[in-house]
Amino acid sequence: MPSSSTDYTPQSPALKALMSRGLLEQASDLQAIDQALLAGPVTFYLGYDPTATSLHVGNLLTIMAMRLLQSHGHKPICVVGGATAMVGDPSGKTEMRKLLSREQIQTNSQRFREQFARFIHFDRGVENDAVLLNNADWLLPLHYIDFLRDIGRHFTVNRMVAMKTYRDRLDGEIPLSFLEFNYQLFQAYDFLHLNREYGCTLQMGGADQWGNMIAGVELIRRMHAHDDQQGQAFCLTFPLLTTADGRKMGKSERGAIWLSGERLSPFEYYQFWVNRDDRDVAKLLRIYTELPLDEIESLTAAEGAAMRTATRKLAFEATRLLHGEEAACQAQKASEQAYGGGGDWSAVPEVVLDIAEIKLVDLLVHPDIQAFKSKRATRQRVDSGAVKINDTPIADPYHLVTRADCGASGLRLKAGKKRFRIRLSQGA
RNA sequence: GGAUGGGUGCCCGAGUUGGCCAAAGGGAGCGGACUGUAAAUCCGCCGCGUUUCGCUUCGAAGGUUCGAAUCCUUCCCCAUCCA
Repeated sequence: MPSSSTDYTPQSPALKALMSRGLLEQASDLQAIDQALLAGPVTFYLGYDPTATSLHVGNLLTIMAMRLLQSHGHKPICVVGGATAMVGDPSGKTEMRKLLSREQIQTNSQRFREQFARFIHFDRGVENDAVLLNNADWLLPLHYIDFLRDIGRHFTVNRMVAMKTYRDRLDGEIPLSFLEFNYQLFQAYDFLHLNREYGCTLQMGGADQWGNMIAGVELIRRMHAHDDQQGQAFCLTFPLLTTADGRKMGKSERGAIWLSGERLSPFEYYQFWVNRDDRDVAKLLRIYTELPLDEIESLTAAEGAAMRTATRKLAFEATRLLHGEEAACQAQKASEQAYGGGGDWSAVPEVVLDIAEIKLVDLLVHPDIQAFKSKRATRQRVDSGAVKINDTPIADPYHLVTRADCGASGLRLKAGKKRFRIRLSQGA
């Protein structure tokens, strides 16, 4: 039975930290986990879906948790769900099954690894270096009959059906495909495999993973029912983060907040954090920064406009962790000067266009700019005064922009909240 | 395989006695005002196009009609029940 995280006082520094940072939702056996973490280095794992080319802020909470545990001497395994991605996750409703090639998964995994490496170490040559694995390596070679005989026998449908994730589906008469039903076995098998090959005893994941993770815990226990020394396995879940206005954290409609600097510049990343709701800042500081708790408390004790200090700290620290000190400083400086009215555009990347002159609408819709999504929308935005060139509002969508508008540092184009620095270079 | 109910714009969801439908309403998003680069609130936009008009949309393809998201045919997909 899941232990509640509220009424237990942890002994191990790792669990203590995890709990005080607000990273723990529920755990299979909190005391035993605590003991294990106290007794010595624990190898733990988290799974990631490699269907995207970059991780995003939604994944960041789990990465911070890995970082925290690793800093306490424990060993992370990042498992990329190559096999599962090859089948396609059926839980998304209208989601087409994306069949990814091995190469794509390979590339994505590589990218993930680079991003993980910002937060956890892989190659330090020490015991608790993190490891990145692909579950396709052990899931794909499985034979159905063997799998059923060796693994399937340890699962009873009765029990699976009793689990909340499945029961909700059944009670709600929401179709549950056999494939989906099997996911639990695969994930449980992952855990078993890691337990055998790497001595992994702890799985962590989002709250929605609970059923799958507990299945792994039980599988390991059953497989080792007769040897006394083995069979220790645990899982714990992280809270599902929502914003103060009740939405899921990190994924705006407009696009995910990518960790990849290529997909989202440090400046934009900083902007994401600095624009958080006041009510969320304390929680976010605990999770996404490593500031001491008492500092966080005093920072967020402020009210009103003074909250900006805390929010700015959050943005800076979060950006620093991902993109480094220098980039964070730059982003902060650019952000403050830009929005504070100063006008330092130096952090805004310069876009060079091989054009001598261009109409404003066309410029705003240009593939390299894409300030708005269509000319029609652009015209409307221009009408409502959303566009400024070199700090001068332009109301005419067909205003001709020429090289004369480019100063020494280029043309400063402001389109709503977005800003661009543009240089028009004469056509060849 | 059989029966029934469905497939509407980013999402949810009206609309099916054919025109007043580029399609109600809500959410998200975007722009503006107000602010603290926040929240709340208010205003505007929210298919595309230099636009008192034109073009392309309501699962797909055909058809009926002066005119179809709305009617007919075939097909595809989804859900529920039966086998």
